[in-house]
Formats: sequence, structure tokens, C-alpha cells
Amino acid sequence: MLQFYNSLTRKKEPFIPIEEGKVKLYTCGPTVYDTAHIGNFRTFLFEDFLKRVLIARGYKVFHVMNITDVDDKTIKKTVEEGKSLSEITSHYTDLFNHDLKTLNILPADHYPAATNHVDDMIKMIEVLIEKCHAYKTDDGSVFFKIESFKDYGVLTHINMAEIQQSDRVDSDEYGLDNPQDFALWKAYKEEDGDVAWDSPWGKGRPGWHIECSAMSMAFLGDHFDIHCGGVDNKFPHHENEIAQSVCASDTPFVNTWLHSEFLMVDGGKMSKSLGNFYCISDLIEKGFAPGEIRYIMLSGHYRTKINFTLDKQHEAKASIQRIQSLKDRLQDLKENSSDEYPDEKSNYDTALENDLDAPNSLALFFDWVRATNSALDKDALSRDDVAKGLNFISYFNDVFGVLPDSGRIPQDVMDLVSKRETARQNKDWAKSDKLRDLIGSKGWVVKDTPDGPKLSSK
RNA sequence: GGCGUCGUACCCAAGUGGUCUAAGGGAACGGUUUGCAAAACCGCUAUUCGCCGGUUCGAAUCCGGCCGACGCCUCCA
Repeated sequence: MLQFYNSLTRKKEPFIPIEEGKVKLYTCGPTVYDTAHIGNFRTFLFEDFLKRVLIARGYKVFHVMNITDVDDKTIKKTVEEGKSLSEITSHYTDLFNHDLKTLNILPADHYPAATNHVDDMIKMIEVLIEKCHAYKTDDGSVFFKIESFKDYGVLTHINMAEIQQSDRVDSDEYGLDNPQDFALWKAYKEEDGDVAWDSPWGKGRPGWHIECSAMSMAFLGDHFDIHCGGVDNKFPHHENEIAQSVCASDTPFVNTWLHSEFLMVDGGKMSKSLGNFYCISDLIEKGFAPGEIRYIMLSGHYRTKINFTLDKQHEAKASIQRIQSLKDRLQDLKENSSDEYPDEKSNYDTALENDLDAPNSLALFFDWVRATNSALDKDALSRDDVAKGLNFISYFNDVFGVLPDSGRIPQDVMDLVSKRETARQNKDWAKSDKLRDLIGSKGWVVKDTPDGPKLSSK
């Protein structure tokens, strides 16, 4: 039984999709004003993991991830660089897509861009005004009236009365009924340049939260199964989404809210001034394999903070290689295929079904790895066990996606290996060792096994 | 100030009332194997779970206090 910790109820609860066998999933995507960093990707990788587990457990997943391509930050960038909004956003959207591919993240069914759904947002705002959940201010902006939604704060348990007294709220917005009311539509300002849409309230642009409500509704309907994001989006973003959506449609909005914790770097916040600010391309340049990045991000539970450090690459590499080398051993012995799995799969599944308990499922998987290696050493594995084992590794990798694609071995490396074999036959160990170093310098490791030399990439 | 998370070995990280003298991975060391390696396997590395009290027959797990780290509180995943 699949169970998730629902941020809304703050409890672990059985997952029951609205429509049997299908899951409608919405995940908050990037704001395309800059390159997404590894903190962003922790969340996207968590969502990928969730989706892969759902698929592995037999659900058909319909996944929508938005692209925020108009907001304060994108507009600011436009002004800074003297480019058009679409030039900026298409550039960073391309980079984002590239990183998704690099990290082997399963593509969503749709990546709607906010600017393509302004009409949907306007319609939704009109409904909210009609129902007296929103009001227009003198400058032509529209705000959501928090008071009008009695459940405001269900997600974050925020007490609006107290916040009002907080020093941190600077009321630079005039004409609001309540300083906490949030913008659905922002009236055009000089600094917006040519970024504007016509609306019943005049020229302007949508507020941030409304896009997710409008687009999730457009693709997934009023009421759907799972909505994910990083913890920092709980307030105000998701709280506001709930308010808008519920008030507009008069139906429940999302059944299960899942939030992933923050990524820390070197024990603290990632920041450019500390020099610990990394994007995916930075890590690839530093020699990280995509699978290693995935392993680091996925090996901690999604609801705990993980601390990213460069030296974790070593750990990830070693763990992945351990799995890969077992796979190679089994592959060499494979004689038949099978649809079955080792018995250990059942506990592994149970761990994943328990709120995506990746650390535990990894531990169980490595238990099996050791047991299987041990059996192989004693030559005690049947043909069926070999086939089942390969299935298990492939099933494991369907969810974690950390094993490297089996790369082709370059011809020059193959030649060096056969030269070395000749040297070894002649017991010319000095030459043999030299050749091994040379092969190593080309990025490959030779292992001498009773069945001859085996190559693996470093 | 409000809300919330966390503190387990050299490092990462499970476990949340008894089966815990605490999984799993990395690292170090010793051994088997190997021409030497690599990989693999075996052994070894916390009688103890930030500290102090309390509840209980029994706590890493519950309660209280303290110390420490981190996050959110209007646009940051």
C-alpha cells in the first residue's frame, strides 16, 4: 500500500488516486530568469523519483510542470540585458530542458508556459471577482481577499492576524483591504517595458500564484491527486493557490501535497559569494556523472535536508560501481531471461511505498547485492537466479536511474587490452603494468578475471 | 516574535517504546583471492544514539528543560 506524508494533513496516509490506476500530478517548475541550480534540481529529482515509483508500482501518471516565464525576476532580467522577455525566457527554458535531459529526468506530459495561459488566468480572476473573493484597486490591479476564504492557512498553519503585526511586512501596496491580500493581476508599470496584456481591468500582467491554479485546472481539472514543490513554496505560493482554486471552483483542489526539503551546500545555504553555488553544468564540468548527481540527491530522504559537498561524488561513484559490477558479473552468466524477481524485491518495494523511503530501499538493495555477490563467489547461483537478479537491477535502475549507459569501448583501448594480454601470457609484468596505466589514463579500468580481462569505465 | 525541521560511528545515513549490546553506503585497517592489482567476499570500526532530568517493567524512540544547526514568515525549489 503506497503511503505518502501529506503536508496538508501532516500525516502519513494511504494514497488513493481519484481515478483508479491513474495519477494526476502537478509539479511547480522553474522560473526561467536564470540557470536552475542544484537546489532546484533536488526538488525536480525528488519529483522524478516520485513519478518513477508511481510508474513502477503500475500507475499511469499524467504529469504537468509549469514554466514561469513572466514575473518580477524575468522582467528585471529583461531590463538588465536589454532583451525581449521571450529572448530571455526561451534561452533559460532551453538550458533547463538540457539539464533535465542530462539528469535523465522523465519528461512531463506538458510544460505549459504562463504566458500562453494568460486568458485562462483572466477568466479565473473574473470568476473570483464575481464571487467576491477578489477586488480591483484604483490602479487597475486585482487582489485576492484573504478574509473571504475561511480556510486560509490550512497548509502552513499561518496565523494571519499575527503576521499583520510583524515588522517584516512592508506595506508598499496601497489601497488594499488587508496588507496580506495577494495580487492576482498587477497593473502595468513603466518598468515592465513592453511586457503587458490587456485585461478587463486594463493593461497589466498576472500575479505569480494564479498561473499554477489556472494551468493545473486547464490540464488536470479542478481536483487532482498530487501537487509537489519545495518546502519554501508552501507559503505563500501553495497556500495562495489553494485559496484561489478552491474559491474559484468550489471543489477540493489537491488531495496530496508533497514538499521536498532544502538542499544545503557545505553545511549551509548555497551562495555565490561563498563559491558553493553550483549548476548542473558546473558539476558535469567537475567530472560528475549524471548518475552520481542523482545518487547524491536521491539517497537521502526527500523530507530531510541533504548536505551537498563535492567529495560526496566519491561515495556515489563507489556505490554505483558496486551495482554496475554486479550487473556485469550477472550479464556474463546470463543464459535465459525471466519475468520474475528475487524475493528481496518485495521488501524493497515496501520501503519505497512507505513515503518513498529511498535510504531504506537502498539499504535493502545493497543487502541483496552483497548476498548475490557472495553466492556468485561460491558459484551457487542458478540460471534463473541470474536472470531474476538482472531484472531486479533493471527494476532498481528504473526508479533510481543512476547506472551509466553502457558505453562503447574505443578501439584503441581494446587494442591496448589485447597487447597487455599478450604481455601477461609472456609473464612480462612490467610491460603489462605499463599498459594498464596507459589504459587507465584513457579512463578505463582493467580487471583480470578467470574469464579474461574485463573493462569498466572509471 | 510566530511556525517548523534536525542533532545517531571517521564521513553519509536508517531506525521513532522491547526483536537495538543500533540497518545500509563510503573511508581506514586485517584476512581470502590475484603475477601484482582491480572487483568480490570475510572480519573489524557506536554497550551507544547532543546534554540534563522525567514517564515506563523497559527509551535512540514518549514528555520537559538546556545547548547546537537549519529553514519559512509575500513572490527563493
